[in-house]
Amino acid sequence: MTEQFFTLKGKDGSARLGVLKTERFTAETPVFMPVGTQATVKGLLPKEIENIGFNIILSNTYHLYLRPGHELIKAMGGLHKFMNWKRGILTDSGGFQVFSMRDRISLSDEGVTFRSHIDGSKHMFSPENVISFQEAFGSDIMMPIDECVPPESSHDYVEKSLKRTHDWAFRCLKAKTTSQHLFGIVQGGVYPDLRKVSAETLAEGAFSGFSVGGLSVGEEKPVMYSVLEQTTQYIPENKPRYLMGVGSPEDLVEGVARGIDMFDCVLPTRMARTGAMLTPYGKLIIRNAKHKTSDLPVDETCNCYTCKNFSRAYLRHLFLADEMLGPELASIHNLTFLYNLMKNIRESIAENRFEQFRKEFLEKYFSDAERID
RNA sequence: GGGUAGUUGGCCGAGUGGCUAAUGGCAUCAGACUGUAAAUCUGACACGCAUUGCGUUACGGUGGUUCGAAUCCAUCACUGCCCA
Repeated sequence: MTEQFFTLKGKDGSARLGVLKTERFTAETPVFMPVGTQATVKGLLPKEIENIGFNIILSNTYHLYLRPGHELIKAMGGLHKFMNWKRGILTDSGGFQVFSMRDRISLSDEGVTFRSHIDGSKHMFSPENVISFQEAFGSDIMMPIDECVPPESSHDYVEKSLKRTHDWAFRCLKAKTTSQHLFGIVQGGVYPDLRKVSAETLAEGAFSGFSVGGLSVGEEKPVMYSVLEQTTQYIPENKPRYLMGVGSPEDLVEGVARGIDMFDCVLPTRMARTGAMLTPYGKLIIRNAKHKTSDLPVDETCNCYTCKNFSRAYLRHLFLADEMLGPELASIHNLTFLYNLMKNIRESIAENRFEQFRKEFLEKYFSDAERID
């Protein structure tokens, strides 16, 4: 508790350079965090994630509470020990499942009641419960339970939902009994006035940082970017800002441009499992017939294990043969790609040339995909 | 040699007179994926045009029955199984 959790080291326009620090880990920001919902980043060994360079990953309260259960994880020595990940873990609360499983929940001021997707049983996620679950996990950063609303929600509905989400956030703060960090989650749908209210309301709480939730849930990109910049400007400068669930390469760049420090996303690992690989020239679908006899690596500029050792032809073969090594190698690559992207972003901010980096990166990323070939 | 079952689109395999250019599955091709109910999902898959649609060729070969055949009959070829 003595050392500062977040230090803002510099700015380049709205882009920020900083450091997140706890007893377990240090992460330079802007940072991307891989997602390991079920206490595993799908397809990868903890060692592989460490080797890429990641210092913090995500996991999920809803899923781990249902299986194997927070008590079991606590009895096994906490989530870090259980999954053999020694660096940082941020746990999401189940707020996203309020959105993604909205046909399986009921909401009340008390909290969210889920009908388990595993066996149909009912489970109350109150702010107090969610904190006790995450304290049982021992995650480094906890999220309050919130309502992530669909983008088409009316202003009226979002306004009411927001009051409850704020109430829940403060109840979480009150319920907290450990030194684990707790963020507030700014909501407000696609309505800038509500985003402002949300950011300003939460700013009064003793949160370690602030998440921006409810974006990239189906709204148009220009809407997302616009809502984002009309949100971050009301979040306190000295606290980290975390854009939840965002992680396409272009969104990471655009998020940093709007003052975001932290990101997480399933996209790189999910895309990897379905054979879509990230490159500086856009997405490469490794199953495509045009890679059949290609001796090239997926990305010649990439330093990852996959690109250093395997051809496109081999990776394509693995995917067509449905071999598990395919998704693993692709996951290593996609996560490395995002790791390197964030590293390059940080360097460009440190050297005060982020705008130039942003322009060049996006230009190349959206350039004629033929250049991949 | 005798008997018997069969031959369907790249493969396997439904279909036994019109609703069938032909169910499924696989393979192939293309696409999607953003706080993970996703190693998942979607679309294409005879050929040629075209805006719905139209035309052509197709269920081993040939010939026939019928208004109409992948479906019925004859015959030839090939394959499996059984008996010699």
